[in-house]
Amino acid sequence: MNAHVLIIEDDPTLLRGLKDNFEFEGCRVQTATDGDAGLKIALAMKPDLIVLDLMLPKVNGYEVCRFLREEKLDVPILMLTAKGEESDVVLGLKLGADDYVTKPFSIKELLARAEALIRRTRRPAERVHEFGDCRLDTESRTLTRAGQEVPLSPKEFELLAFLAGNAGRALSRDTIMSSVWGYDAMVTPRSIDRFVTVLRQKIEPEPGAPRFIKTVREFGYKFDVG
Amino acid sequence: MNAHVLIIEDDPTLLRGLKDNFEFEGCRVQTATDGDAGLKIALAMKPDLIVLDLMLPKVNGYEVCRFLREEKLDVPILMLTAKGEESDVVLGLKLGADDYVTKPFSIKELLARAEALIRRTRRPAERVHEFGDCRLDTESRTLTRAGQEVPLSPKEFELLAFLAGNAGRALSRDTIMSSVWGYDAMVTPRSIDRFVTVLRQKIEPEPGAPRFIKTVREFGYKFDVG
DNA sequence: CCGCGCGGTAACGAATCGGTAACACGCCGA
DNA sequence: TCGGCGTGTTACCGATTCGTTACCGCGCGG
Repeated sequence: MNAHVLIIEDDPTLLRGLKDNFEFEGCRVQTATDGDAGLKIALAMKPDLIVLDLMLPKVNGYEVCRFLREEKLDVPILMLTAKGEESDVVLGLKLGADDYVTKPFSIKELLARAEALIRRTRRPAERVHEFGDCRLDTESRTLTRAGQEVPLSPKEFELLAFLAGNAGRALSRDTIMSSVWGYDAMVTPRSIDRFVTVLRQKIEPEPGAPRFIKTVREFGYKFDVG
Repeated sequence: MNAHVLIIEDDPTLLRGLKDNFEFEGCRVQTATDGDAGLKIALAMKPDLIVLDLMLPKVNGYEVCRFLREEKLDVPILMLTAKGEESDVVLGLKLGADDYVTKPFSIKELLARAEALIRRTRRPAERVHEFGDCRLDTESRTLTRAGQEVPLSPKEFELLAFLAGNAGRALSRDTIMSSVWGYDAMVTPRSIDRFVTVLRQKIEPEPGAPRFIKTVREFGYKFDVG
């Protein structure tokens, strides 16, 4: 994942477990055991993601959340809530959290959600991708080719945006699957292929010999520029 | 994998199976059938990985886990949990386990996770490998030679990446086989030779007198830098 | 110097994977 | 309720890739 993560959690053993896991995923990890310290680090370091426990000494999770948003710190926040009480979650989301996981949680799920959050906000995500005579505008969610608008279904758009947004990198089917379909999607990976076929017909000069969406055999796809 | 693994498991048949598999992967394996003995071995031998069943006689897995962490023994722990209950998992993680597998598990998955844990404690894999006028980028999965892209088939890429990633070490055919083809591959080791031939023709200035992929007679191959 | 064993290599048949079209399903609005 | 759209599944085909085999040459030991 290769991101900078701040974990604010007062239970030292759980903190330790989380830290290990994020580091295992290739993240740089900083930790705080109370809300006050967490806030300071957050403001100073501007991490790519904050994992935030709700129940914290000194300043609780809600406060941290609200304060960060008031400071216009645009960092994705993943909340850890003890009980699955809707009210907690709703309040947290209102205060600016981006996602939440309820204890007891599966570490896999937590990491998956964390990764999704990071990826979503990582780069200022180019608003517009241009390639060949195409232009993909992620704001208006439209694709134009030679000035003509080409209609895209929601999934088609998501997939194309994801590919174009990660141009140059080979993306495994797994990665694509969890990023575009969601980490818990129960879908044949072959579905990706179908959408790729459709996209190629919409953007490639010669769909049979693709110039942009390249196949990486036994692996996935890669969006190539030039 | 070539690591030192301690397996703590009371079911003798499962233990036996695990031992065989890890040994097949090239690991040195020690075993214990209860928590008490396991702890002693762990502290005395400091293995590279501990595979730990939760349900154990005398001292259960949680205790082992906690005790090891209290002793500041920084060995990755892979838990085997009988029930897929998340609460168990979370508790385990709190106590310092690094990953878990729920029974019934696929031996392949377990080995993969084990390998990942072991690798983590070593060094992170380089993203690009440069040698001669070649450049292997593991992110875009491409090989370029003198600026020109050289197409690689999936296996060719995996093999080259593995060799380059373990530059300087002589790698046995067995090691290569299980790392690139998978531990359960039913393939003649001679297949490796064929791929080496192909790779040499793609990366060597003089394939007949290889400079990078050296043959280690009666053993395997070695990737040499400079 | 000779023979054996191991690795290099080419060729072939088989398996696999991705492209694609046809079909099925569910949702939604008319 | 019906029909269209979006989405996911399946099956088939062709291209690629893989694994095996066979043969050759080299190096090493006797």
